[in-house]
Amino acid sequence: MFIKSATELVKSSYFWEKSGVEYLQELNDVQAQAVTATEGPVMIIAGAGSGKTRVLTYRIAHIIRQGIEPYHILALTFTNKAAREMTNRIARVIGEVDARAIWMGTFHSIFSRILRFESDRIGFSSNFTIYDTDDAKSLIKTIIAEMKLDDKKYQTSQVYNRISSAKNQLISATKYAESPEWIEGDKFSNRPLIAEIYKRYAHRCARVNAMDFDDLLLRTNQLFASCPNILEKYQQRFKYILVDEFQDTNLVQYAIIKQLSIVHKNICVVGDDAQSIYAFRGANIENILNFEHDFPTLRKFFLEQNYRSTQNIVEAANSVIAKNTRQHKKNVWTGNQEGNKIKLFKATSDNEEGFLIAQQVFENKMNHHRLYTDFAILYRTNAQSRALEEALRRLNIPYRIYGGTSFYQRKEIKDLLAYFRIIINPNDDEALKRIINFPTRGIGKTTLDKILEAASDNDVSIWTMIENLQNVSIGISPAAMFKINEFRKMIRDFSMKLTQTNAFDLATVVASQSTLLTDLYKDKSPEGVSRYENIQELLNAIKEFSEGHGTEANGTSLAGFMEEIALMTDADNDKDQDKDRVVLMTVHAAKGLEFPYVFVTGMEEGLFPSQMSYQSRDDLEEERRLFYVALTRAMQQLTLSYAANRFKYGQPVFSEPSRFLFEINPACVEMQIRKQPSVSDKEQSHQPISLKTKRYIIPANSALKKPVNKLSHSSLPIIPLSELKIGMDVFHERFGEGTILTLDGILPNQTATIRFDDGEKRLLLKYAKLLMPQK
DNA sequence: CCAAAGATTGTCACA
DNA sequence: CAATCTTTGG
Repeated sequence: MFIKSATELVKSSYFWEKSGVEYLQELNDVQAQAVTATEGPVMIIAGAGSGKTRVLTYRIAHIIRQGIEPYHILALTFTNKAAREMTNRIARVIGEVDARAIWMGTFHSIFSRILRFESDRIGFSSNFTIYDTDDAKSLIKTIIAEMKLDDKKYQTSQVYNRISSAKNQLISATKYAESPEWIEGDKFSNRPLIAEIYKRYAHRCARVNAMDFDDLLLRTNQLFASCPNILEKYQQRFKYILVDEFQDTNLVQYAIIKQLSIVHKNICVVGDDAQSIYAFRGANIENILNFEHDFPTLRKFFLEQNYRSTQNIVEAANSVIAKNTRQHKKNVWTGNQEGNKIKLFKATSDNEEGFLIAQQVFENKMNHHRLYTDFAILYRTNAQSRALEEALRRLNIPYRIYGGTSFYQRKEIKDLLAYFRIIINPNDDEALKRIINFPTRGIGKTTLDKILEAASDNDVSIWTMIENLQNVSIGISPAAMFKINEFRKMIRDFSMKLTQTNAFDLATVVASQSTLLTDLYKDKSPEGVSRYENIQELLNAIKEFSEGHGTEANGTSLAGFMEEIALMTDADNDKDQDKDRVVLMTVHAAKGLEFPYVFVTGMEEGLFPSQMSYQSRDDLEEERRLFYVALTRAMQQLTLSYAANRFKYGQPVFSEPSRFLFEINPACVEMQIRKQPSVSDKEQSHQPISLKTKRYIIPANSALKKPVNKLSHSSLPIIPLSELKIGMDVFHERFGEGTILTLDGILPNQTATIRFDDGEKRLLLKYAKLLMPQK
């Protein structure tokens, strides 16, 4: 988009024509002060909806206006999307070219760029792979298996989380092993060997030239700490540093920006402690204190006027957040009108909740002539989206879901990407394991295990081992050897094209020669067709990439594409943004956004606040901040809902309304009288929905890939777990009728032995879904 | 060696 | 329920 729209031109010349700083009149006093205080350390405490982005935008413009070159500015945002939006807004003020020259992006993307450039200083090469969470976990799993540890005790994701939080607190593998605190913690939780796993994990990542998300930050910090000249180079480059969403930064991120800014001290952090919702990821509120300590000449600005929401919404949010003990006192107020009261309704089931919301969206849109994009439906967990989607489809309301399994998580996409990864970095073990026998080429488990063991013994990557197979005798049959060589030739062949061919051409060759694409083409099942289409979509994206970035340095290469998508999330994929759709997303994903109409759903104990937050006060307070974020997304109308009965893991679960609902100032809330049992009620609980009689608009980007409706085909009532007794006759979808012989264990994990016609089975009750037998 | 059936297990949020 | 791991039969 190099051609500016007419309005943009007008705006930008409007800005420039002003000789002085008259544009500051568009800001309130505090905002203007925050914009013009460009020198020295600054902290902006920005309440929800207080015009934070506007301040940041003008501040950057102001700095440039004073003659600073844009490339001396580093602006760190929380998401790629935020970075892109800010770039666009700045472009409108100072022009496209200058805006693009600013170093603007997430911590991860900016520092991975720097790491690629300086990789040799820390023993990596510039083509290092970025391991996503799946890769990292898979590697950890391998290590746990190699160490012959009990995988019940050492659960992959727990180990991963432990290592990740260590990294976020600047604890390297070496430090970890030496730290009594961490070691004791592991002993206490009966996992004394995590230090060893961490060590091996770090070693393996280095061996295969890979970094996980946390490494991107940890290694950057190490780079700066250990190479003074490199640090100095970037200190000189980044004369002005801005950090958005400062409350969500962790210790490593803080350490990095501190090092970078300690010379010029022109650092501006913007945040709101009331919106800190990423402590689970290592975000550290203490950073605010650290900052005050490390930059004593700090100036603070408090943006407290909310321009976004009605009085009712602001007041409700304030009353909730006041229940937190740990918080900076702040007085968020608004000059906006009082607005409607907050609506609150109870639904009998998650399906009904969805139905009522869909209905309200429809009515409000019609009555108030709104666009669908004016509505957002928020929830605590991604799993909740299903019932909501279903309801929206029934009413033909187009929607778009953010988050959940993103496009790049799909199996077929990951398969093809694994080929690309191997071509770029042949030592990428995780990618190699994924594709060495996919599509199947006769290199089976036995053969692979031999290679893996040999690679491990020699401390080399799998690819290196393959390249040297003829020099060792590890008992691989000539037949297998032949197939390995075929594979090797194919990859080498691709690799040779890497530098000569553009991303799209190479990707096409890989997709077809690996037979990935042709195999999928042959599969005519609905899933197969959808997978084929997904691959096509990926190829299209690559095509767009290689055509669109023609001017930038590595812009047409496959490596460039992979770099771009490695750090992308589903929220960044906004190609359908211009379409008029209702938005569905988690509260986390909604941070920083605003909508005229907001629905916050699933306001139930155990869900929001999450069950897992019950143990600690801190966690509960984080949930409350999350709720605060949810409330403050709304501009005009806020609606809260909860369901008395919700399906969890395929079992209906009763729940109480969330405690948070009782924390809202009652004066702001209006109880909705629910209408009489709706159509959906009857339909959903008793008869299977007939797909034929309903018309569906399936939004292009939604998961049309999956069959829409998988309601149980049985109409028999489900027996509540508590009513199961020994000797009782039950009915099971697959096994038929049976009799309970024994019941063991305690309720959440209770099992039963049941005699069916074809033998006895042990079933975990919470999954079994036992029905009343037909009489 | 491999696909398909069977069994098990898990999910809070995310770059 | 859905995703993943394990077993099984060809």
